[in-house]
Amino acid sequence: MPELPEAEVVACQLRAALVGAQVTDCWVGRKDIVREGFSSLPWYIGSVLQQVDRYGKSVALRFVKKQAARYLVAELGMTGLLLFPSVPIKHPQHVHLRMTFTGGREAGLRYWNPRRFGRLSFLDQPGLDQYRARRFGYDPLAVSFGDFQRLMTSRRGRLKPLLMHQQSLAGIGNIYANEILFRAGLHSNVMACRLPSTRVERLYYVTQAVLRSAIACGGSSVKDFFAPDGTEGQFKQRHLVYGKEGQPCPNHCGRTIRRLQSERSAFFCPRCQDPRKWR
DNA sequence: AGCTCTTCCTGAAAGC
DNA sequence: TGCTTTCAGGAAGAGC
Repeated sequence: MPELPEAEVVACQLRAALVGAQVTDCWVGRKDIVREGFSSLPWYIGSVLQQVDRYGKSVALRFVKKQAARYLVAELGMTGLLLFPSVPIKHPQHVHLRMTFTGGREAGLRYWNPRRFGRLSFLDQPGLDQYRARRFGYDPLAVSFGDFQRLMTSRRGRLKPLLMHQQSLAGIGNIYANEILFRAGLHSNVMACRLPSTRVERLYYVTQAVLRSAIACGGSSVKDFFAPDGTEGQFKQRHLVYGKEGQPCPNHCGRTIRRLQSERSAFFCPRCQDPRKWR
């Protein structure tokens, strides 16, 4: 499922293949996949893709036409993919957006999302600013240590929900939260504000290291993640705890990885992430 | 404020 | 084999 690293890989591929290309057609299959701006769809025809950004787990495409700019924001949700036309799609009835381009390396783009946890928004600049302000907190790869530390200490609450709280820190989902917490040696239920600063510091660097490493691997293809060109990410091979229930702890501490079903499938080592150490 | 529960949604996998 | 049930989970909203 797409989280920050997967969204980043998607954004990079779209940028490389389609920036500078002109939209020749834009089709949306069902109105309810659009969160905002459905009526502005015709505007996009004839516009040029100028820029591709990632906000949290979403991908934002900036189009320009004459002096005006508009955006298409695609929330990837659980199962959302942006795919180039050459990639075969197993369940084509779940393609909800088709854009065709001229003048790019690729001739088009499709938004495919079977479970439809995720929407499309067609926004002008103020609309995008509002959308961003409402939905996205700090980017984990751009946040300063000071801001990260303030985030941890100023909020009461448990660590894992905080890491996954998009309005605080945008882009981390269940898979990467589990991987980060294991590598930081922290249990999901510790109170974030009780962590000593040395632990916060370690968490900060581990978070960035895990996300950067995952981006370099092309993301994690756990269920059905494919990059726009159809390639799979390789970071799954470096997962240490996610999906490893019952397997020996990778730290060779002698315990096995456990899974808490009640907690959004928390995977952890009960010794290396002993919650009593930091409670 | 922050946690839990529910809803959305479909395909894959497990169960019978 | 083939049908039915369960599960997966990001985000929003309700209720506590």
